[in-house]
Amino acid sequence: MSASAKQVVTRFAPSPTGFLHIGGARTALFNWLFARHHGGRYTLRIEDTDRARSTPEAIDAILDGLSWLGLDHDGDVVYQFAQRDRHAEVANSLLEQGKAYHCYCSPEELEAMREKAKAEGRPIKYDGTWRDRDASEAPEGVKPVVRLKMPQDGETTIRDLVQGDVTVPNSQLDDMILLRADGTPTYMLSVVVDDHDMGITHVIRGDDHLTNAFRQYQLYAAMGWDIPEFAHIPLIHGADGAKLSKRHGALGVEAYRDEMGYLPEALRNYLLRLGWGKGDEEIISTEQAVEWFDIDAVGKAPSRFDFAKLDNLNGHYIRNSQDRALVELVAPLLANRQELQVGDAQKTLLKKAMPGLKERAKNLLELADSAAFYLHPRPLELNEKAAKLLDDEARSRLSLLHAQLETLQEWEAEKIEQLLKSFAESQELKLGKVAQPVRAALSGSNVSPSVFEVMEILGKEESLGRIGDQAL
RNA sequence: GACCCCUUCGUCUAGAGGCCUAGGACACCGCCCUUUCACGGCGGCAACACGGGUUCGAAUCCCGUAGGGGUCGCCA
Repeated sequence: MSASAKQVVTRFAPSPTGFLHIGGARTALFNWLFARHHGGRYTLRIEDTDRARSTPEAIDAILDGLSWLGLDHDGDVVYQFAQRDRHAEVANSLLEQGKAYHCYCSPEELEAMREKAKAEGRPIKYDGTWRDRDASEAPEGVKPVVRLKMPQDGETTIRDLVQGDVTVPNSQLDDMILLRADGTPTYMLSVVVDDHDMGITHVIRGDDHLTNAFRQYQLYAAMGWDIPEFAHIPLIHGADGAKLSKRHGALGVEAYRDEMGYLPEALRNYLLRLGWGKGDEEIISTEQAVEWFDIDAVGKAPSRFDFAKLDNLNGHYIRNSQDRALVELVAPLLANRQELQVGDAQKTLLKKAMPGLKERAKNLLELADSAAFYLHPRPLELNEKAAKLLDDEARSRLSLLHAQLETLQEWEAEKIEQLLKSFAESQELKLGKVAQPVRAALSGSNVSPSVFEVMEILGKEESLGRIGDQAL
């Protein structure tokens, strides 16, 4: 069934046992883009069948992360556990048709079975002990699981949109468990039933599910259902090439937002280019991504996560953000991290300062830190480099300059620049000898936007105050 | 161990037999701009894993080898 034959329906199906990690975010992005590109539907399903590990907090974190990334889903969120009766019904019909059977093996027996197979170098799988046994042989008081009867000969081929045709001998397939001893459905059963019931046409998910696809294929076949298109996208690895772990950045997307100060558009752009490309395009807007994205351009090899490139992209998007929007993002950081009061007056000041500030930051945290000096109360604390800049010579020069600045009528960056330049000339000094101590006095640091600009934004009174504080 | 997958600069990638003396981006190194730091501009370093084929011609096709990865739960 081709994509054009009927409306595309994709889904992102995270299990709420933790936060939305970066790999999941990319899977969601790809599903979203693919659906939007083809004018289809993108749905969200929470796979909460593991009752012991699923938490409401995790559900909230996932929903929050997705909405921050701007990946809006169509229709209501489907909660898998709510469909459990339907799942059991499918398993029971398979049982009636003789396509599934009860298995009375205990977990201990299964463990021993695996150990033995491993020791003998055979594939580690259920050996079919109960496949053809009669229920009358069932041990007393043991609640059975329901397993699917896999074909034992032949092979199964998955036509994967990313991986190509992948074939595996059926002898490798396990008679997988459909219903647990307590009657609850397993993931293997639930995904297939839900994907079918939701009319999912394209299953786009992590490569780690590829081997599951063979077994799931047999479940579709047993039910006589259409097989969806599969697209198993390669995993994201850490900088060292190993599977992404907490050490690397398999953090929740909220950490990228709150603890590292990334913009959602930067993360989206970065994730898009990880494993997918279109010619030499690097900066790609969401509109362009929707227009250009297709699954056939997704690469087959896993890619490494590179913070340096993400930082670069983030800097780009910060520079291109509206000043007003940046002020709103930075204000809470200033309040929390620097314990500064940020009211309307401060926001007005920050907005004026933002053009000079945003050129220099590669994340929101840096942006907030670099903006803080504008709001600091006098007298400013000097950092080490600033203190070094303000030696006695510099300080006495500052008082000369202070006197001249006081007479300046038009307090504009351009006029201030003229004054400083002629002042430096009259003192037979390079501009830097004058500007750097001024910078130190104004910002308490050796790094800041243009001192002329800073003075204009700070205003005459505050600027002279700060310079006066350091003058000898 | 078994099965499956992958392999172009340090990293992300372009590349679908001649357009490749392999292109772009990030990172790195120079230079320019400049009051600092950035931004920006210019330039540089740097890769087809290896070995065999096929072909007039291979990064592109085939086969091996090596390395890496994924899966093998009454988790999802």
